[in-house]
Order: sequence, then structure tokens, then C-alpha cells
Amino acid sequence: MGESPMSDESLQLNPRQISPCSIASLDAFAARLHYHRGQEICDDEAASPCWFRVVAGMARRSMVRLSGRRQIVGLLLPGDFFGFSSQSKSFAIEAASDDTIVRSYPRQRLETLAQTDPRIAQFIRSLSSEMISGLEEQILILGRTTAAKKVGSFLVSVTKRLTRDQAGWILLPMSRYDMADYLGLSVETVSRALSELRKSGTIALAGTRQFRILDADAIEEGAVGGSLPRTTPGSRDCEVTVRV
Amino acid sequence: MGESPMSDESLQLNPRQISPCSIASLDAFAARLHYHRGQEICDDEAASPCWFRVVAGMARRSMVRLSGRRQIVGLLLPGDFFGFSSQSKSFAIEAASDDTIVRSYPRQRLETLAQTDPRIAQFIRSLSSEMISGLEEQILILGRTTAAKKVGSFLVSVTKRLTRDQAGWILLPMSRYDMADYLGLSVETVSRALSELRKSGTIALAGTRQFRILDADAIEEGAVGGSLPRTTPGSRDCEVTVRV
DNA sequence: CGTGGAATTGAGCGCGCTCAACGAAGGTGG
DNA sequence: CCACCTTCGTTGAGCGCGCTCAATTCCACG
Repeated sequence: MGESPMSDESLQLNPRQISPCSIASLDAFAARLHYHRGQEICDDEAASPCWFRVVAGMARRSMVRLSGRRQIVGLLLPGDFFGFSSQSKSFAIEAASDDTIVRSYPRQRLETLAQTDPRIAQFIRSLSSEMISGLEEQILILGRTTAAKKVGSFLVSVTKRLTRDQAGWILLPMSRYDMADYLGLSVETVSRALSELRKSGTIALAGTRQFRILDADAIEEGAVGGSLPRTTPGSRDCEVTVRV
Repeated sequence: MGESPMSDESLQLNPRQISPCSIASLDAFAARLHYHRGQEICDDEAASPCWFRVVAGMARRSMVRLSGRRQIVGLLLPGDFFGFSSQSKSFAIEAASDDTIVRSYPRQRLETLAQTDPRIAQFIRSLSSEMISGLEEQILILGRTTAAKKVGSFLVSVTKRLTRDQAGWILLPMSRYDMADYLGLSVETVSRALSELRKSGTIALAGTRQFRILDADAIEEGAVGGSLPRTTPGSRDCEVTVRV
């Protein structure tokens, strides 16, 4: 569970169009924190006086219901920020893997800095935009019909955000329980869906934490541009697997 | 399906802390558009040269998969903006009810305006923040276990965003099909869940489009602050309905 | 080597989807 | 005016998927 190559200390964000030189000054007053699996990073994200950035490992934004069921509303991978959506609900942030490294930036200082440096303000806007995209993608994943499609879409989403090793494998920095709580499934169903995807040749598994996508088209089932009026109830979910 | 009292032409946003006087100047160059049910407002939200604001009625942000299934990733009620999350996926926006009125603001003009007027920039930030909150709430709704809880949470969410009439009823500006595609359920299941909630005294229905919440606690099943480690598979979903 | 958590697999069952029928409401044209 | 049609909404019957409970294996760690 070491640091992946892309998640080093410098503020190199994945494919973001921000000039790193203007942001690198932020790390001057950023504490560097180290957490182990399950440790709480911040009790109430909305009330935190800091913004955070995941450097290595993984964190999860979660909420526990009275029923005891835990809902994970976000997985934070290296490069992701959190704590800057002020008026959101009260979510707890925990480290999901050992050796999770997080940098914290004092909120007050960044907000004043954003008022003078327009590049900082632009950077904050891009963070919000990226968070919106991530949440929309999560909604699309949660809206899939079957468990295999949910798990498959999730793996595709993770593939786009993590780097492969030299053999092409991607390391999942989370447990099956995390996946289950993120997807709204049970652990057993997640495990069964992974086995099903492996047997059908859609993905490949190496151990329990490494995978690779073999047939992305079989998962995506893309989208057609137009908008059907959806007046015929029988037309839904006919499950064709046509390539576009 | 007329305009609700709160959704008049002036830019009064629900409980937002923005001074309306600084934003009212935006309506000077905003076209006012009128749509009927099912009509397409904007084919590709990300590529649109305009931002939009719903004045009356309702719009839906949707995507149609190859299977024919339609996924609604957002319901846009009076006061909601859309079109400003630039790098999001390509979603189609349609009017979901007759007499939907939308104002459109040229994107280029607002962005240049935001560079000179910090209040406009602050307003845009609050829009992003609000959108993030809405998406997180939708994720929480989609993550509920049973259909009745999904429908109930959805009604609670709608109640917070719409106004009651003098008798305390809330008018649903959408069909059962829209609710089903929003919640990832079938129309029949939505209908059954509504009947179940009505029979149990949780909600009251007047006709097919009016409702009111009678027992919000029975739906919410709130959240406890702490974070269980969730290492015991048996502790999930024990379905207690304790009041806090 | 023993231990405990993680992961997988199987058996049984309940919830939600599918298919179907029916009723209500609105529109159109005779 | 009523006959006819379409769309929406509700309810029932049957079934498949995912949850629950349980057993087993795997693996990291002391």
C-alpha cells in the first residue's frame, strides 16, 4: 500500500490545466499527516477549519445510519481534495488504507489568498467542478441495474483515476466492505459480481487487490445522445449489448 | 402546473445568503424561454453557451443508455441553475412539466462579469456548493435499501425545496415515470411504495400529484455521528426505528 | 504454528422487476 | 353528447436477483 508514482508530494494534479507553479506555494503552510487504516481524519467535514488533499493511500467520506448500515458517499484517491464544500452535510472522513498521507491547508488562509490571486480562485473553481463530475459519475454508477454492472462501472471509474504498474495491473486500495458500502451492495454480492466478471472474461484478477479491465465495452453499455420520451414502459432495460 | 408563489421572476433564491440586488442585474440580458412537457431545453449541457435558471415548472437532467433505460441524474426545480458545470458529462435537459419557464444567461458574459464583480464570483461559488449538496443528497437517497425508503427520502427532499399551498399540500411537478427513473426503480414499485407509505400513515396523498409528510422520523432513520468500523457483517441493516 | 479478519462460495428467501389487466382522466372527432 | 383513443396510475401474479445466514478457504501477522 505504498505511494503510487503519481501521488508524490508535489502538487501535480492528474490532467488538470492548472499551472503547478502557482499552486506549489500552498504546500508552504500545509501540515503533512499520516494515518492508518480506519483512523478518523476529520470528524465533521463541514466544520473542519482545514482543507485536505490526499497524497497517498485512500480516504472515504462516510455516514452511518441508525440501522447500523454505513453509506460511503465518496472515495478520495491521491490528488483528491476534501473539506472545501462548506455547506455540505456532516460526513466523517476516515483513512481506508494503511499509510494514508494527507496534507491539510488552513481554510482561512486559502480563502484570503484566493481573493488576491486569481489563479488560486480558478484552482478552487476547478476543484468544485471536478467534485461535481465525480458525484455525477457516482450517481450513474449507483443507478445501474445489476450488481455486476455496478461493480464493473466502479472498476472502470477507478481505472481512470489510478495508475497501472508496469505489468498493467491496478491496485485497489480498499476492501470489499468499502466497495459494498460505496455501491450499496452486500459484501457477498460484490464478491460474486467480481467472480462473474472474471469468469466472463470482462476483467482479470490477480489476488484480491489487483485487477485490470479486459472488455470495457461489455461494462459500459454507453449512452445514446438523444432522449426517448419514455412513454412505453416495455422499452426499458431490454439489455442489448450493441457496440456503438 | 402553474408557477408556485416563490418562483416569480425576481432572482430570489431560497435560503441563500446572496444579496439579490447584486444579482438582479443579471436578468437584464437573460432570455425568457417557455417549454412544454418533454420538450428539450438543451441537447448537451456541457456544450451549451448559456447558463440556465428554472423559473417555474421543472426540468430534468437525463441520460439514455443503450438498453433504452433512462437515468435521471438531477431534477431541476424553480431556483435551480444548470449549464454552469462545464466539464461534466453530456446530459440532456428537458422540461418535465408543462409551462416550464427558464431564463438563459450567456456564459461568456457571466464569466467576464465574475472577473470584475466579486459578488458575482461569490454567487457562482455558492451555486457550485449548492449543486454539490444536491448531488450528495441524491447519492444518499439512491443508497437507501428499500424502495419505500427511497421514495420517502425523495419526498422529504422535495418537501425541503418546494412550497406548500395554504392547506399544507405539496404539488409534485413530475410523473411517476420521472420519479422511477430518478430513483432507479420501476414505475410499479414507485406506485406500490407510495401506497405503502400512505397506508402506514407516513405520508398523505391527495390525488396523484399532491402529498404531505406526516411522519418524517419514520422515513429518515437519521445518522449517528460516530463511525462504526463495520467489521461485523451481521450488524448491517438491523432496521431499528429508534427516535433520536 | 495458531489466530483473526478478509474473501469466497453455497442454500434459502424476500423484495423489486416483469408481464398483465384494469380504472381514471384528458383529447379528438363523429 | 358519446365513442374512441392515449397516457397515466394502480394493483395482482410470477419470478429472478440480491440479501441473509452459514461454512470454508486464504492470507497477514504475532
